[in-house]
Amino acid sequence: MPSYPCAVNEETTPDVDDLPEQMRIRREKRERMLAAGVSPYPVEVPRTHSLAEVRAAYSDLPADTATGDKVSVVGRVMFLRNTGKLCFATLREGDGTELQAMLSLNNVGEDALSAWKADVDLGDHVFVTGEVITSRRGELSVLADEWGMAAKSLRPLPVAHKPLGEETRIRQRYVDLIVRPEARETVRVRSAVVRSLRESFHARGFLEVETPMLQTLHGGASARPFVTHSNAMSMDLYLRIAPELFLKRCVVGGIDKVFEINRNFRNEGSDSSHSPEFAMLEFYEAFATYDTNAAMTRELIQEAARSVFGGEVVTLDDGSEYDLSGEWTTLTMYGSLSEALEAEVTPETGVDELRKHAAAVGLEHDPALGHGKLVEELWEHLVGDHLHAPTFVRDFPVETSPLTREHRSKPGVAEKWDLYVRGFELATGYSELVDPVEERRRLTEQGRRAASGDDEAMRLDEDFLRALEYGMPPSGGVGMGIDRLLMALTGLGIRETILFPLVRPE
RNA sequence: GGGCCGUUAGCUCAAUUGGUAGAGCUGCGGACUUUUAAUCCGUAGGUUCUGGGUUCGAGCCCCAGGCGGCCCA
Repeated sequence: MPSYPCAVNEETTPDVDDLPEQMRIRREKRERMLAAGVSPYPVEVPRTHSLAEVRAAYSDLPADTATGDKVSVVGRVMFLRNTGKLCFATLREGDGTELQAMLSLNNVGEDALSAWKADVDLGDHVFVTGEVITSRRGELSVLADEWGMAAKSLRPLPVAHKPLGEETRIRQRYVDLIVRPEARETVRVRSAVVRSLRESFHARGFLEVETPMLQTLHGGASARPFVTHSNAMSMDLYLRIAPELFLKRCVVGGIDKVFEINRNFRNEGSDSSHSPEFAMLEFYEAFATYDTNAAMTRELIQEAARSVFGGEVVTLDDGSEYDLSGEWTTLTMYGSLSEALEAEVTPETGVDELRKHAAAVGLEHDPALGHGKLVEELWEHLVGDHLHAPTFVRDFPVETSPLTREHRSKPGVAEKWDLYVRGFELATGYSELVDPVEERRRLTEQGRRAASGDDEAMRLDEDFLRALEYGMPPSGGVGMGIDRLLMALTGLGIRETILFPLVRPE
């Protein structure tokens, strides 16, 4: 093999002799076509109709019909049956529509037929020009006068009738999309859900904005950030963990109804419901409260279910039904925890007593946890993990909700709710804290925690406080994970709802 | 971070007690002008994830590592 000192990369130009037989043979077919003066990758191919258009135009032909109509169609070869003088191929196009091509010795001639048998593999894109007919078995087909390669595939497709391994599905989503209709359907559903959300917001007079992903200070949530570096500014930057503080700046500025659908990044592990990068919806509305925005959140989800699935009872991946219709259950955190413990727990309950409860129910916990965190962990353990039907849980401990307004009448709790669906947290909503002095006090406390090593604590954001000092109207805000909304509506794991989840390189 | 399980042909998977690494589909050659996961005949395809070790002999046992999954924190 000749040596090319600069340009050759072993990864991208493997020695052909070292390839598995099936890949070597496909490359040889490509070479053979080139040598014969035929491009395996033409810039343009004849195409008068999509496969779907042909199907639509000839939906009810009886078997063994010749229409006399000529079309040119293109598709990926998903099925091949070559016999001596008659070849069949099933072509498929992007939306999954399939149409059969037939090549008969009488119509295409001996050279074209033998070229077809020699050059075409499963997975190739080909075009066929010919008459629309139905086969003796009634299959709608194009009977070729001519055929040609549209794009040669150099890799064999996985076996069509065995499920692809999970790792390959994720690492090579393009293959998953080719062979598994459900993978394409998930993409379609996700797009439709996001579209429905946007339409619901537009119908209510909300404006969509895009706020910084690169931030000099991360805030708006409790999570570890990814750190990156700006060469031009000679400073480290954070990938955002939430858009909250910028969306509130919008509300201060008079964008009274505002939403953003975009990516957040959290420097944490991944599992069946977490991903380091995930799509998030946040919306803020002046003069809303955690009561009104809970109702709106329910409407957004129900509208998405209706527009995408045609109803508010959805069918999940495992075949079970999930009912999102009507009003949803509402609990309070302290009330439902007290009920589960069969003992009164209030914001005044001491840490020692909470620890006894934790020990009694077998919940291991960090001894450094304060009242708020302990209450939340007990609640998740005893109540949250067991919630199946859509449920709002309200009135969280104040100390773990630094951006939330204290309850108007109940001391020690915040006007905050979490929405649980099928046992996981789907969304959270607040009556927003807008008092700049109280906000500064809470963020200063968060800053102290950060300084003492809590790397999930929020940083003091002076510019955000300055914005609040100009006066933010009373407002409600909501955050909802888009990936999790897809999980809720379909029953899929998060790595199926995300097209290209982060994976370690092979 | 801890524990358990997995990693074998292009794909999906076998391989008994440590004793020649197999099947189906796919591929290649052949027959077939109505197939639909066709059928029939023939045939090819392996760094058993990587590196060490034990052994006459390792896919299998031991050690370290990679990647993945599940459970826990």
